[in-house]
Amino acid sequence: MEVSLDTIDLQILTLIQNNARISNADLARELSMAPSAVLERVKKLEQKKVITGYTTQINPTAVQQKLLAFIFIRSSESFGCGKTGEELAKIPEVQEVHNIAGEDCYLIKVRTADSASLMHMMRTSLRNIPNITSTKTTIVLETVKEQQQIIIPKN
Amino acid sequence: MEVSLDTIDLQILTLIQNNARISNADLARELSMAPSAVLERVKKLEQKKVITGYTTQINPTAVQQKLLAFIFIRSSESFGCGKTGEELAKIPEVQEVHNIAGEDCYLIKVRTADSASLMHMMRTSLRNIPNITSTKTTIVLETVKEQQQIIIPKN
DNA sequence: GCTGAAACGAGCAATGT
DNA sequence: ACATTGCTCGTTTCAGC
Repeated sequence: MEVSLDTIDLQILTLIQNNARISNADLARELSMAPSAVLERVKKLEQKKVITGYTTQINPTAVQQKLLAFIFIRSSESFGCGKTGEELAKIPEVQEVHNIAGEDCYLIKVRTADSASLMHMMRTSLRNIPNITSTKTTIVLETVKEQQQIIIPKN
Repeated sequence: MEVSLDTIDLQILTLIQNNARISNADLARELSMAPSAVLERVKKLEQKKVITGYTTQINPTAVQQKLLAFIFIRSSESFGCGKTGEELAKIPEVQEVHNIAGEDCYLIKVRTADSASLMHMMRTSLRNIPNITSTKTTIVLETVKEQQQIIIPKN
């Protein structure tokens, strides 16, 4: 779907991206517009799927999710068939599934409580997915930065 | 900092994680509590840094950020010195910086408009960081899943 | 730490330009 | 596509338990 965003839309996205709980009234004040006009734009951005959701960032260690890992996965599935990727996406511990260029087929990002639960996930969820020929796991020792904010152009 | 979360806190986190814009009144209804009590808990979760922010998920292609890449970076810095990681974290296109186990030192996640702007970032921002000895770039062809939601325990 | 009340402000839809 | 209006409902503070 084609979307065209003007300067005001981009300003809204910039503000709302860094604080999803900003009130519509505050948004309107920042933009010097009537609240109703801003609300209309936000609703349209949601409809156009420019805004895909509002998420609360939670400290993983506070909820016992202390291990982060990236796993490269090779699959013997025919090129273009995304069946393996879809199966990987169903696993709750898997936050991201990317189809990548190069020898490996998929790169996934996984968050679990500890290394034991990572092993458990690999032995159960991954084992049941056909066509997976090999995996290469990279354990994260420390995360220096982790934000999902995107660079939004000025206009 | 040590934190202890009870069942109600975990319920709040589960609800608010998937919809950061949920009203305090709706939260209270779901939990069968008074709005003021829920507000008090949310404020404390923010203070305790269990909640670290509220983010709006934006479709990257709508704002011309069509390229996603992961880059493995080797550094000659002495072990435990995080200077390189801090420098990488300053680059706006870099969404994530992880210190990883194994031969490579860092894994970063980068989002740019296209391959040309990725090359430009590498030639400018990366070049200026001392101690980087090599980089290995993995281009994402297609993203099947990308969520930051964490698994929150039941109690 | 939760409830209930009360003041204040925001949400949201209708209407007009 | 934006501004104004007005009713409704949510937010937030405070007293009391």
